[in-house]
Amino acid sequence: MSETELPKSYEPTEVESRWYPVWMQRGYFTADPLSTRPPFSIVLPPPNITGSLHLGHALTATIQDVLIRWKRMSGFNCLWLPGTDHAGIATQMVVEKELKKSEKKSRHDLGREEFLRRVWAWKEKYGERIGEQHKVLGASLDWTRERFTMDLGLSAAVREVFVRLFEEGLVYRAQKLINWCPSCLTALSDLEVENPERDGVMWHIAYPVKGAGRNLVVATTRPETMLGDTAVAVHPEDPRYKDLIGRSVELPLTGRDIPIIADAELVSMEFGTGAVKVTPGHDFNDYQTGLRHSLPIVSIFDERARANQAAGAAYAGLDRTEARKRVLEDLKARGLLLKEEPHRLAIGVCQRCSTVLEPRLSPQWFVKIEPLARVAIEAVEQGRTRFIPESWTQTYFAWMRNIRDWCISRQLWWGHQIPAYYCTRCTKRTEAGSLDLALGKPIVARERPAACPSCGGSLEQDPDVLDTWFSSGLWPFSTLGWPKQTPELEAFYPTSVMETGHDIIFFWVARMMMMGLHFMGEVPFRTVYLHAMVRDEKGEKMSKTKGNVIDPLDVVRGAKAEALPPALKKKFPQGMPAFGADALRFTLAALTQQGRDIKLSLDRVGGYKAFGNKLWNAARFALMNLGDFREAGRFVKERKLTLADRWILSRLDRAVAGTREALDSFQFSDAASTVYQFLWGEFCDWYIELSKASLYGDDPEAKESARAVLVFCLDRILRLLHPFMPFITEEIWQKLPMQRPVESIMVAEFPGPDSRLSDPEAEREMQPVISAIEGVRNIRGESNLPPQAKLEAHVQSPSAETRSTLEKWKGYLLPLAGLKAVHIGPPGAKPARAAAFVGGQMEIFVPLAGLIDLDEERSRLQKEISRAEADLLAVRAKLENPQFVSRAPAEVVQEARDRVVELEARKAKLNEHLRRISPEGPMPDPKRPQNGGAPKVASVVSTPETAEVKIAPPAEGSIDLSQELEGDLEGVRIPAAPDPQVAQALEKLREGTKQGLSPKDHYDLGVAYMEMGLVDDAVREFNAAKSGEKKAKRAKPARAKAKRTSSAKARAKVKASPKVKSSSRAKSSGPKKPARASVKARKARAKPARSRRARR
RNA sequence: GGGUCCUUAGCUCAGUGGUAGAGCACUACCUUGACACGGUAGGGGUCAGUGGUUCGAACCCACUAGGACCCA
Repeated sequence: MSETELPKSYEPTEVESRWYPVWMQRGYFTADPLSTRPPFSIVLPPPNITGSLHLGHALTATIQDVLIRWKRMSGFNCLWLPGTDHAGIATQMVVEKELKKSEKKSRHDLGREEFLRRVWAWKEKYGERIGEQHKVLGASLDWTRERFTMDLGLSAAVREVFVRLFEEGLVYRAQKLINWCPSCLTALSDLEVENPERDGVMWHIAYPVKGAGRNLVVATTRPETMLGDTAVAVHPEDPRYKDLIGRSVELPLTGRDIPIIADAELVSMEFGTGAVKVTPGHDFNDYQTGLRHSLPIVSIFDERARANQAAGAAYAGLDRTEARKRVLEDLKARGLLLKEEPHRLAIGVCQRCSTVLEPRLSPQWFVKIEPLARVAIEAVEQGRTRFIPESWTQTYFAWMRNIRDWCISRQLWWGHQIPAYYCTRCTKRTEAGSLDLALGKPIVARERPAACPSCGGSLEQDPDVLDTWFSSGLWPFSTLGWPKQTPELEAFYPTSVMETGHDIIFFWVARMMMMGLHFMGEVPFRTVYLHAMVRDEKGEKMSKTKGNVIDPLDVVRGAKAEALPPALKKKFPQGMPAFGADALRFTLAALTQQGRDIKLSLDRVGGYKAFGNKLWNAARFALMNLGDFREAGRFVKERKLTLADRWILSRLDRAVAGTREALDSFQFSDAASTVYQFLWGEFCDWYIELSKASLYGDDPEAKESARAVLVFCLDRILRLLHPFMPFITEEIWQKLPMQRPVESIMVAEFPGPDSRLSDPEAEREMQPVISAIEGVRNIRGESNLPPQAKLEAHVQSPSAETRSTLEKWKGYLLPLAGLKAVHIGPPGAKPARAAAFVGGQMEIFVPLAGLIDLDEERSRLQKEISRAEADLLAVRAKLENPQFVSRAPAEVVQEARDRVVELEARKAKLNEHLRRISPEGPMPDPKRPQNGGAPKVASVVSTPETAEVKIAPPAEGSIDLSQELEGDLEGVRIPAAPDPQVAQALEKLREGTKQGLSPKDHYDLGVAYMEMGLVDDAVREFNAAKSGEKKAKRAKPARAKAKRTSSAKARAKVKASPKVKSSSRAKSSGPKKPARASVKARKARAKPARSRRARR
């Protein structure tokens, strides 16, 4: 393959394998902290090392790479810092699981040190894999600055933060009720708790009131916790129980007496029985109540949620569920269980393992959050950090304002061990002989002290580790070298954008805000862009159990059927094709406009792969037609340009401006679609086609300018597209025969608006050319004329300018509209029996005699008329409303008036055309009775842009059909009308059944009709012949080709037939759908051709 | 219980007072010398419902119905 050639088909896998190593080796990804260019920095949200990347990560990588590549190309000094997160609980769990599977051992079998060694090995493996995946996606990350949350430097930062916060009183140790997972055996923060709704039961239990001879009935969903009750609460205003307040009940099954207290906060009179058992040791609300009333706290469960001695000897050792069963049985036996009813309740479960949590009183480390949160709220209030989409701001505030102290200690092995130490001598010991850390006084220090400062005794480090998010919260500055004052920190903090999923706004974003502000004195990022969650095409969450997980690498590189999860195997029984990273990235970028869920459909990815193919082939076309052209630094506009050249350059300028504007406002999907529309809908659909005249023509100057424009446009398109599709753009860019100021598109300049390209005059001039081409195509498509048939068109326009433009650019019109000739003139004599297209500035006629069924054309015109009528009705209604005329802005009223004029003209013209091809002369207009023959409609034309209205003299408006036809049909041989006898015979033939006729019979009959000048009958027979063929084709596909040929022959025959008068017999040719007008068509016709449609 | 948001074409979504849009899917015709991962044309919408504000509502307000998510 030479330097300026492209292979015939686009193979993403092949293209994408090449460039990443080149970019990396040239150091394009590496940031320079000492650069004088403006900085732009993003820290990659560190993926967990638990496994490989999913599509959410791919979305993250795509959006950030788009930003980074765009900014890098725009001259910024960019840092995109990669890294991974140790993900405490999650990683410890997967490694434990693997250990159990492969070696049938628990972490305790290995011991802490050996287990941690295994986790590190895991980290090496998966950390590397994550890196590879990012490279496959094309992410231009600065690998020289890759970080891991447990690196030495980052660990030092964690200790520094912990110690400083401790010194400031913002980290403290306390015995509090916390969320405890009896399966993971660790404390959790409030955020790590999920609250799904479950079906439960509400039990009513009678507590005998001491010395009152009556019972107090409490309602509860957790009867087993009654063993730890320390009070019963009622509402102070509740008349049912008011008299019992201050007395006590005998707690069944325990023999303990507990007080009846009044608490308006805990108790709702309407709910349950209005009496609530209070278990401060096992319920958060009860815990608060206990604090308010100084109640004792009884913990009746151990760390695995088994009942302990405090629950009573009868229950000790029982699991939670067993304890519940036993308690209920015992209560029943005593007649104290009065009622049970189904009840739906939200229940706290572990985010990781879904085990029902057990609130547990235990000594833990906490961060006092209020002072940190206050500052973080202020920063957003002051606009120092803004959220995109903005709606997240409220969510952020709401959470921040209700935040509770953060429990940061975890009873795990994998993580940052808490830098707190206990003296083995000063600290009391438990019965088991270990240090009782709940009572011990921690010594907090950056580095392990040699000995106890008070007694000189040896020290033992707190065995707990910190919440993973504690270290993640430091990510924007710990990765840049903090607490050291590094050039990176100086250059890149605050980071420019934090881009991550909205699911971790509290976990991560909020905590980075607090930590960043506290330790750096400035927000960690200027903008927070929160993206949606990636789901499958049905909107369902991707999960292994559902089998709908899509691996981004499979999408990029393809996968064999057997390697796919079930849902995908069904969709791709032959295996999944390789869509390529470029297509996946473009898809993800295009989907960012969606709300809180992104539904990823692989069909869509396929569509964008086709877009890549389109780009590839557009470039291939250009390269094939460049000859020995080489762009030698001469600015494209200095050449002698054709209208098409000037037009596409002007359109390009708009596309550039649109793309930049979209990127500036984080509208990735708008940016992507702007480039898409321009490349496909304008550059390929119009310019490439228009340029062929120059490229294949004899004018060397035009040829050269077309080549220059092709290269110029492609260069800009590729650069615009590069942030989205880095690989294919580099591949093609390298082939363009032009001077490249830099070696890679990655570091080429991102296109900017260029006023020299903007050419509204060219766009204006192009407009009628496009309209005319589309008009003819519309006739062709609607009339089912084959693309090969070269037509003759008559274009009539009242505007001399339009006429001269079209005359001048006939060369564009003929090939693109498939014409053999075009006649351009002012409104006047219309060709007979012609299909007509009524546009804003022109009417187009294509003589159809012998080409198509005129019934088709009539029904098409009827349809158009109905549409115009419906529109007219709506606008007239508006104008008939005096309020509208008097109150609406003048220009709006004028617009409506203009539109009435335009629509009336349009309708009149359509009616006129209908009448002209009607076999029975003028069609009566049921809504507007006509006085006399032809409608007295002026030849009125208004263009949408100028709303220019010209009223022609009435004489010109009324049409003498016979006179016109005479002129049109001059020189055409008209067969004499069939004599009455023949007509009668024909009539009989028509009425007679034609069942059993073969397509060939129909065809022959058609030819016979044709020869007699009975076009309608002939066409009907040709159609019958054709539909007969179709049936045959369906039955015998092998014969299809031969039959098609005969059908084409039939058409050719029709075409060759002389123009003739229609048969005397006319079918009613009313529209198929008379009343309803398509609003789409309405709009389409009212708008300039260019914007009418865009595709794929 | 509190909060945020959604309901527009078959599907996925834009559109935030003045003529309803895109992509995909669909239909017809077409292997025309960049591309069938293609071309040309076409069909398809009571903008969830009700009421209000307004000359005018997909858009603003209220309510109703359905749905999603977050927090307690």
